[in-house]
Amino acid sequence: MTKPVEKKYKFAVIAVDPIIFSLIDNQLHVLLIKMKKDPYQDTWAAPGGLVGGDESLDEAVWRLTKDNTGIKDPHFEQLSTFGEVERDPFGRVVSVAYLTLLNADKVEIKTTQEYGEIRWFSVKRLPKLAYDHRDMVQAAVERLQERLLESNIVASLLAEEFTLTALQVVYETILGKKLDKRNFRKKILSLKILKKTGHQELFKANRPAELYKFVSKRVQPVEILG
Amino acid sequence: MTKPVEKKYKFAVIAVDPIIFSLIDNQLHVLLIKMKKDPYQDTWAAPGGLVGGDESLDEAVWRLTKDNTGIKDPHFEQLSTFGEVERDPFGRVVSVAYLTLLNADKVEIKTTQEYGEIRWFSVKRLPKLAYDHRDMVQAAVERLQERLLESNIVASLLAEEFTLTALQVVYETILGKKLDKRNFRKKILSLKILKKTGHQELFKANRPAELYKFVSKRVQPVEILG
DNA sequence: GCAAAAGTGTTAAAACTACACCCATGG
DNA sequence: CCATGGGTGTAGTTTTAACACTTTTGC
Repeated sequence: MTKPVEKKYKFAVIAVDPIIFSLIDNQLHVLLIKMKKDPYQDTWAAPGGLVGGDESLDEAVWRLTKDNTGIKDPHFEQLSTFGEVERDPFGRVVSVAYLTLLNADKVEIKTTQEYGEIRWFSVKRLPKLAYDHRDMVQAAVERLQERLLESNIVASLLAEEFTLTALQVVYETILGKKLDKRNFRKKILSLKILKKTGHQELFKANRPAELYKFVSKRVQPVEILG
Repeated sequence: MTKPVEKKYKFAVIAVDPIIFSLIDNQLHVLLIKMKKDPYQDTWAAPGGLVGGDESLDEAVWRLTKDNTGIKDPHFEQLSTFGEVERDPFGRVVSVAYLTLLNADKVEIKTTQEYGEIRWFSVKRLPKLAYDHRDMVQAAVERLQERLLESNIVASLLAEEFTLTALQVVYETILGKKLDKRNFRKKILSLKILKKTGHQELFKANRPAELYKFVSKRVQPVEILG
């Protein structure tokens, strides 16, 4: 993800690192690539890379995400910038971490020549990560939990239509704690950010669940839970 | 604050920009320096600068703050990173903005050869600012308001001992709205982050006020107001 | 004794928490 | 008819919001 740079140099290299989350099997997962080059050969890392001279940070994170994973135009939020001197053994690289949450079923993960492998990992069972990417993932999980409570960021994770139970499970999984069913429903419906589709989830061995959708999938501030 | 860089270059220059707030005459002020060099000659800007090859971002913001303003080791929080391609007319400079709040009376602002002038400006009456520093100040004000509600960041602004009314005025000024005196006192005292010093503010033409101090001035999360 | 800011308590409304049973379907 | 998850209401508690008068001092 980086190229050699002289340490003494006053110029640095700017990287961006997308921390891409999804839920798989009711576990929060993060998308990582296996690096081919030394000294991190065969080590997993966020699918980031260097920022081009003629692109903004936002443009770079979209481009790299598309090139490295095939995922197009997710909603990114800037997380934090990592600038310890020794964070990259090749030289001075400052990296701006970004965060997104998306539906793993809706994206097809693409492998590239540059990276050997690309895979979702449960955040509870991360492999050894290159650079300070473990810190990045850690910080991203915490930020994601905060964002869950103050925005409708989950909208980008869920299918177009979903049951309230499915929504609750997402919250429980990411927050790592159980929520009360009745209180959750009362609260989320009072926010007027969902509407019934009129459809039902059928063909299951139980009472069919009402399907809901977000009034707007645009990520915006909402006080979700207190 | 920047040096010429070729645009095509893949390397960029990293800058840090401290957004330094204080309260003066019951108005939120930000510390700015007047630039000497083209193309921003005589334009005001945050007292930032370039990050050295052998220092972290955090180290750089402390060094530059000390060199440019004389202020030593304030509590900085990373705000956001600004990386639009054209944000600096000299070339590609990515800047990491930092935020701090301090007591203007306790620091002596130092002028340097490099910058013509250094001054506090009310955030309500900002001059024309260099680069995207107006956006930075704007973002910093919003973040500061959030931090006021979820941490004891005000501790770094106040004198060692202060009255509850003084504390309330700080909140009102930064948040830009009036608060109820009784409710404010009830809430802030219930948090157990203050303790009475036993001293009083005397020699005023009114009933003397009790003086309080923070149990810990270390900035840490606290749910202040809901 | 007057001006000025400090200090203090109650009530109503809203938000949150805990909790248990009936319902609609597939098999 | 049974197993499964869906759906619903209420009561107790806590938190917030609104609001006005008495106290202590300097002059």
